[in-house]
Amino acid sequence: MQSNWVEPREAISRPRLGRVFVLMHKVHLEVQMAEKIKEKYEESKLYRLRHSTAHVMAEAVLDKFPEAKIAIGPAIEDGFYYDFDLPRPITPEDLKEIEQRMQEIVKGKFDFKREVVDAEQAKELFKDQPFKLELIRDLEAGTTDEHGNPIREKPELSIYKSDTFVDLCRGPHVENTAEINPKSFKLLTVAGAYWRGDEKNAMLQRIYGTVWETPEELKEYLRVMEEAKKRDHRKLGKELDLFSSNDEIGTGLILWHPNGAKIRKIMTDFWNDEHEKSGYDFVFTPHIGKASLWETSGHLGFYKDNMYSPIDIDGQQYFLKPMNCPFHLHIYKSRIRSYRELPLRFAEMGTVYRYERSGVLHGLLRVRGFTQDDAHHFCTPEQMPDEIDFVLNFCLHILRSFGFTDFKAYLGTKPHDAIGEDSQWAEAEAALRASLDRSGLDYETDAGGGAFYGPKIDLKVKDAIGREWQLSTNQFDFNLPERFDLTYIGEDGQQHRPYMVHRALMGSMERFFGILIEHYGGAFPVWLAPIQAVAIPIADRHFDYAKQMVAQLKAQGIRASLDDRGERMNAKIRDAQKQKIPYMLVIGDQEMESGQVALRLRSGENPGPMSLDAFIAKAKQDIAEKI
RNA sequence: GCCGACGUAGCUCAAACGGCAGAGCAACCGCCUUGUAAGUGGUAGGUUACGGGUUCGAUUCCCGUCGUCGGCUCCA
Repeated sequence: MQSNWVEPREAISRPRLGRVFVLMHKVHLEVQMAEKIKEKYEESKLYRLRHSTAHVMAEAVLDKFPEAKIAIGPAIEDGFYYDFDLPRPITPEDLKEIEQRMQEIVKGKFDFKREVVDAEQAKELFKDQPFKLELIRDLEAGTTDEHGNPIREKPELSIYKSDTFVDLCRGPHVENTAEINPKSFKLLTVAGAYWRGDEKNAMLQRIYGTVWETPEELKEYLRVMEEAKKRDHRKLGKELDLFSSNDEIGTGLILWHPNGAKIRKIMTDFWNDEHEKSGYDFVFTPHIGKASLWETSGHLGFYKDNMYSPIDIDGQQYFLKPMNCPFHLHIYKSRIRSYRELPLRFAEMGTVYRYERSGVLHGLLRVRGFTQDDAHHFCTPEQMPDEIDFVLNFCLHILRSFGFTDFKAYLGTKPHDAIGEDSQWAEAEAALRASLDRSGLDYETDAGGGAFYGPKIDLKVKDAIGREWQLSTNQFDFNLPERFDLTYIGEDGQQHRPYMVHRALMGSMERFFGILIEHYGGAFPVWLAPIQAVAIPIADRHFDYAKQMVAQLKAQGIRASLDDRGERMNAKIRDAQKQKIPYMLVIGDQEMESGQVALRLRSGENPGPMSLDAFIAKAKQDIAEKI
């Protein structure tokens, strides 16, 4: 069933037309899709199919565990789930049995029959189902939906019956279980989930499954899942020797190995150059600051849960910084500012530390220490629209340079616990919205998704296999300038309060790198590749010549290395392929005689022999074009 | 943090029911001198995450700690 009184968030988060892909990894898209798309998915055959398969699964689970208490079971992107309170943990064997039972049920060709009931009937029907009773009570009162989200009006209560299973459910469903192809669904995993998503509530067992209209689509879905696994940055990070983390150092803390660090340096150099060209000033700030700083900034009031315990220094409390902003504000404040020097843009690769609960850590994507490509803009109120426009455009420029082409923006509005007046929020939100409208970007509103000090525009990108990732964040802030009493002297000779924008384009070096790895599947474009070319001499007698070639490439700024192991050429090529090195330069008797190199690309293409100069020209062009 | 699964050599994985811990790859030492994804022989490599317990005996069973994975909740 489901729940279905109000759309489950997951179900509407990312429906896709055509090839749908599950979002693996912990990138949660807490966003509502545009109304029309939402309706499309919810009205689609696939949605009904998934919802109905969830019912079939619940029936199979109840067959196996008659004492099971059922919670909710919505269709979600790429599949469905159902939550249960069960007498014991589900095992993979159970999953298999349940799946088999589902196949039998489906073949029984049972109709899904809808009935409208009143609250009393519903309560009687589900008298042994405490979760359902709770839902009925809330729905009857017209207060909250199955996820605990407030609802506007009392919905009509309906139930759906199929075979022996009856569920409180809004529907819709397919007409008959015969519409579910027994070969096009699969149960995937079991996971814990809190009743109504609240960690104060009971932990239930959630079974995830996927279902498609045809077995071919299921197969394709599973294939894409496999493809995503191959791109997993944690796996590639190991294979390509990019980074690691280590028990003894601490969880969520990243070691960048030489290969990864090389890429980070290239990213940072590029970032520095672009910022320099675009009117930023660079600053550097410390990693800790006194408690009073964080009191002033509001972090100890609003962000304490994410901050580490204080360090005692000479009887004073210092905190490891979770953000860079207070330091940048103090640089602004270090002297009197004139309107003539605004806008000011302070940029810093600032390393911050945030407490993250152990269960949420994930490779490079969620860590406890990370470096933000941070900057703070200070400007006059009149300059604000231009500053936001500038930031958005600059942001797109940077992201495009790293090969992302598909963007979506999210406007995060005032959260529950926020500082600042409603009128300020409204004004700032309007300014951001206006800028988004001017940008032509596809965007939607994420209600309550702002930072505690102001609304924000987040940018998400779609990667090479269609997954969305959050990267950039641009946050308006009218609070910190006030808290730190920032001023500038205006044209009128009077003191005025500047506006401020926080922004991170790549977000964090760690997360951005993780996403880049997955986007490219480890085959970085030439400008980023830690090793761009490897010389592969065929026999020992070619070593000296190969060494010369490598030296010449290095002199031209190309990152080249020599594979002088006593292996056969085939083995060297294989290893270079596995390392995803863009260019392989095979060097044998023919090349030595003609003074050439034989180029092979990691794509398997084999352009063949060419002069070193010709190769250098090609490599330089690829590097310049960032391909 | 919570629910569940898991932790064996640098990596990927084996080792009914408790009975001396094994393979491939990588590494190292040789031989081969090679034409577009693995030539070949040998050597070395482990307090089975850590700490307790049960047992004549624990990789195996029990408890705890740490960590990893899949989710929940939360986020750059």
